[in-house]
Amino acid sequence: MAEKRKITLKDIARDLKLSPSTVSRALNGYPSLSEETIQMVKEYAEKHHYTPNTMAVNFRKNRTSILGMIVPQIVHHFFSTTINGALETAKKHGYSILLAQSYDHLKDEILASQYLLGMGVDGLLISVSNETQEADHLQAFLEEGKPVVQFDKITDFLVGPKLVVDDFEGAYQAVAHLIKQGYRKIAHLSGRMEVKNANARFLGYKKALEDHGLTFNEAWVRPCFDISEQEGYDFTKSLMESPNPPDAIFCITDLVALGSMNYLKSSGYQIPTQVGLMGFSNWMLSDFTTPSLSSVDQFGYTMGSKASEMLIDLLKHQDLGGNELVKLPTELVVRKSSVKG
Amino acid sequence: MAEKRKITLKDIARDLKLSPSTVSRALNGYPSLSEETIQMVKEYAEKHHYTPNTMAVNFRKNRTSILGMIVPQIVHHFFSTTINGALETAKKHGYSILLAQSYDHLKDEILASQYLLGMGVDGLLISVSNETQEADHLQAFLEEGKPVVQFDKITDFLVGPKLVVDDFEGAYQAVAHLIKQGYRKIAHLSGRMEVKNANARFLGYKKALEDHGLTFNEAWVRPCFDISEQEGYDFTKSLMESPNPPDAIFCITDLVALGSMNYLKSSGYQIPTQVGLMGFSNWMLSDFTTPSLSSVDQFGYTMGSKASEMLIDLLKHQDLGGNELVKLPTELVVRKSSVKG
DNA sequence: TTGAAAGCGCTACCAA
DNA sequence: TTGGTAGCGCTTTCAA
Repeated sequence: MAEKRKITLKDIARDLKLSPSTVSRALNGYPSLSEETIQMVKEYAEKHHYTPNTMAVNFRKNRTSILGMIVPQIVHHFFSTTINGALETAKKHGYSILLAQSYDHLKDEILASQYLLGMGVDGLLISVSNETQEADHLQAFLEEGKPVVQFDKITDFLVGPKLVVDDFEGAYQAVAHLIKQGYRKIAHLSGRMEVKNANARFLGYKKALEDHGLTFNEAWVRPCFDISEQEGYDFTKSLMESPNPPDAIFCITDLVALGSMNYLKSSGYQIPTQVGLMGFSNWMLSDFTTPSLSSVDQFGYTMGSKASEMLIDLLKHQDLGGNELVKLPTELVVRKSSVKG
Repeated sequence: MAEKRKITLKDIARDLKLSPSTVSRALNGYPSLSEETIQMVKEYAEKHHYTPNTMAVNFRKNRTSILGMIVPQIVHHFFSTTINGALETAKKHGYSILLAQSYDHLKDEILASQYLLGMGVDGLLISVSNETQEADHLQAFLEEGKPVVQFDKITDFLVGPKLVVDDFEGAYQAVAHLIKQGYRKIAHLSGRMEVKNANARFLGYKKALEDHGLTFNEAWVRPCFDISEQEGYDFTKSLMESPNPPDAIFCITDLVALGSMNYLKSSGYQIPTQVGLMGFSNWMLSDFTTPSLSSVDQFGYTMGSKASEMLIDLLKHQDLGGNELVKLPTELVVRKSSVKG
C-alpha cells in the first residue's frame, strides 16, 4: 500500500518559515493577517494539494460533522426518500450521514443508537420503531449534548423537536374524498393504535365519517400489526365475508392496500365500481397497479431534508431543542382505485 | 447544553494509580497483564461508564472504520437493497458506512468521491455512473492507500476488485425462457452499449437467440439512454408500429418493462398471449403489476454484503486488491408476463 | 500581524 | 508485568 505521506500544516509552516498557527489562520480565513501572508499560504497549499486531516480536526474540535440516522427499513421507498432528502441537505451544510436500521424492533433500535453514539455522531435523526415505548437509548444522546430530531414515527417519551406529516389531515382528506365519490360504508385497515401516526390516521378517518354524517362502525376497523401485504389480504377477506361488508377501504399504507387489492381482484370484486380503495404513502408502485391506487403523498424528500436542517440548526446553536412539533402537509393523489366514474 | 464531561483513560489511570498505558492495554485486551489489573480496570471502567473517545482513537490510529459508498440512486430498490447488505456486513465487522449518490452523473460522482475522501473513509464501495469513462477521482483513493471495490456497475478504468452479477447468463436465461415459451420475434430494449452490464445483457440476449436458431435482428434492439419508463413506452410503441413487430420484449430493467407494459396494455395488446414481456432486476413491484412481470433477480443484498466483505478484507490485509472479477449468479423469476399458457 | 506552546485522548515504543 | 512519555495534526490562548 503505497500511501504517500500527506502534507501537513507543519510542513507548510516550515517551508514558508511561518508558524503553524499562522498557517492555520490563513487557511481558515481569520482576520488580522496580512493579505500577503494569506495569499502565500493559500497558494502554497493549493500547489501542494494540502487537505486538512479530518480526523485531527474532528479530534481537536470534538465533533465529527456526522449525523446519525435511524430508520426502520432503508428499503422502504418512503424511508429511502427521506434518506435522500436528509443526505442532500446535510451535504449542503458540510455534514454527512451515518445510517442504521431498526427493522421496527426496539432491540435493534437500541443497538443502532449505541452504535451511532459510539461512532461519535454529532446528533441523531430518527424515525422510531413500532415497538418504541421508552427512550432511554435516545436520552443518552441528549445527555452527551447531542440533539435528537424525530421524524415521521415519533415518540413522546423523548423531549426534542419532532417532524411529522399531518396524518390526521391526510387521512381526513382521503376519507372525505371517498365519501364524495359516493362510498358510504368505508372500512379502515389501521395500524397499532399506540403508534402515533397510525392513531392520527385512524382519528382522521373517524372524524371525516362523522363530519359527513356517516356512522362510525367499530367492526369496519381492523388494526394491522405488521402493516404487511398479507394482513391487507386477510383483513379484506374477513371484511368482505362479514354480514355487512364495506363498499370502500382506506388502508394505513399502500402495502396493505396492495394486499387488499389482491384479495378483491382475485375474488372478482370490481375496483373502483364495487369497492373503492385508498392507500397512504404514495409509493412509486401505486401508479403501476391495475387499477392504479389512490394514495396520500407524504413528501419523504421534504421531510428528510427538513429534519436534517432542523438538526443542523440545533447543532449550530448548541441547542438540544424543545418539544416543538412541525407538521408538514400531505397531498391527496387521486388515481383510479377510488373514482367511481 | 449540559454535556457532562466524559471520563477518560487518564482519569481511570489517576484514580486507580496506574499509568494510562496500562489502562489502555487492560481495556484493549493485551496479553502480559495480570488478571487482577485487568479485572480492576474493567470493573472501574464499567462502573463509571467509560467509553473510549472515538475521535481520539481514529486520530491516533489514522483510520475511521468508516467505509464510503457511492450509488447512482438510493431510492432505486436494487441499490437500497445493496446498501442494506453492505450496512449489515460492515456493522458485523465494526465498520459503518457513509453514503453518497451520483445520480448517474460523472460530475456528481466526482464530487461525492472527493467528499468521502475528505471525510476520511478507510475505503470505498462504488457502483459507477452510466457516464463514468475515466477514473481519476477513484484513483485518488488508491493513491492514499484506500482500497476501492466496485460492484454492479463497474469500469475497467480503475484497477481493483469488481463484483457483478452474471448479466450475460441472466439475460441468456431470460431470453431462452421466452423462446421456450414459443416466442420467436424477441426484441430487446437495451441500455448504453458502453455500460458494461448493459452490454453483457445485450450479448446474452444475442447469444440465446443464436443458440436457439433464431436470427438476430438489429431493428429489434433499441438502446435506452436514461433507462426510464418513458423510453420503455416510446420504444415499445415504435417497435409495435414498425412493419415487423416483435412478439416478445426483453427489457434491460423492470422500470423500462413497466413503460413497455403500459404502452402494450393501453394499446390493447394482450400480455402474455400476444406479446411476452420480461424485465431485469426483480423489483418488489414486479409482483404487483397486472400481469405480474417476469424478471431476473440480482440478489442486491448478497451483492452489497459481499462487496463490503471484500473491502473489509482488503483493509485487514492492508491491500489494494488486484483486478479480480467476482460474478454472482442471478435467478430467473418467472411470472405471468412471459408464460403463454 | 505573528509566534510559541499547550493540549485534545489515545496508543505504542522504550525502559524498567 | 507495568510505567513514562512522545507524538498523531490541529486549534487556540497568551504573549510578543
